[in-house]
Amino acid sequence: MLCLHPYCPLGSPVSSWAETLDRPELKLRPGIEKSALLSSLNSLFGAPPSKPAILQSAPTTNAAALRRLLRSCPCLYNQVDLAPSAHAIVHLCELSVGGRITDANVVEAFKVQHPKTLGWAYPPARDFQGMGGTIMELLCSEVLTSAGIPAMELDNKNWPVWRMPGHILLNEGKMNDLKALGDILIPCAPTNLVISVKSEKAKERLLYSANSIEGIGFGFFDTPSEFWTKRRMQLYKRMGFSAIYMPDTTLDILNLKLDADGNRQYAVNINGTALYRPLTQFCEDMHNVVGRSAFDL
DNA sequence: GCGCTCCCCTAGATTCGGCA
DNA sequence: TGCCGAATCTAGGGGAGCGC
Repeated sequence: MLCLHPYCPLGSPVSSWAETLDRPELKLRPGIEKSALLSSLNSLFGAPPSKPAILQSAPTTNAAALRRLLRSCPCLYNQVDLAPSAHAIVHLCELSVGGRITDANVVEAFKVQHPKTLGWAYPPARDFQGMGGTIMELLCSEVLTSAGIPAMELDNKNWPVWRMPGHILLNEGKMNDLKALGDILIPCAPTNLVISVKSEKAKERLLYSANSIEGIGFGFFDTPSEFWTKRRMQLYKRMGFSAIYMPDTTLDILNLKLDADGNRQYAVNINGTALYRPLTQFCEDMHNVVGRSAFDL
């Protein structure tokens, strides 16, 4: 995730706060306000994130400018006395795992921000106040981006600018109207794939999130019993799921139970391939189908 | 006890009108 | 034109309850 904090531990395309404030996405008017903000940033935030977090006051009282600054510099949530955004949580997870989030380390990244573990290298200054689901969606989006399938940009009317390979976040911009269908859209033929992202519990929400459109489940599921009944597998397929990705530990227990009960034959999707798969296989599978045939999933 | 469904609460996102 | 704040809408998490 791009961070314009000049002291971001993962590296930054800018070397000073002056360069950060010159970036067009900050939309700052030249003049007194910009000068004051630069002065404040240089005096209060002239160092990298730290552990424990530092609780400085916000560098500006202009809420809109502050919002854009924090969005562009998520490292600041380690240094400003404000509740972090979901984007910031994902970036701080990146800092904790020491690099970009991939399908190989996304479970580790998930655990970093989990309330029971909290393995921050650079903790947020305040607790996250929002919905955990947004963090899960952004973790999945980061995995795709790291695999060369980035999120599509929004145009000035908030519609996604289609490009391939790429993915669309269904909770941003005008596509938010379609959020009921899922969380992330992967362009595919003959029908697009819709990813439904969940945290640790699938419950009935995952089941009914597919809406009979070809769907993919992506989650940090920790309860294999939610997946191992014959009826549940039949329902997942009937609702349109082609694959459900989960942590290795959960999948191992699930597969042992399926074998013990003689139910392996039900854990196969409409294409004749595995319905349940490890998260570490996610990127390879998405590469195989993005912009191509969903029948190869 | 297990599997499943329903419901409430919370908080983010969006919209809209007023204002500088 | 851009910003701000209030109102409204919406989805997800968590837990309660039901049937077997």
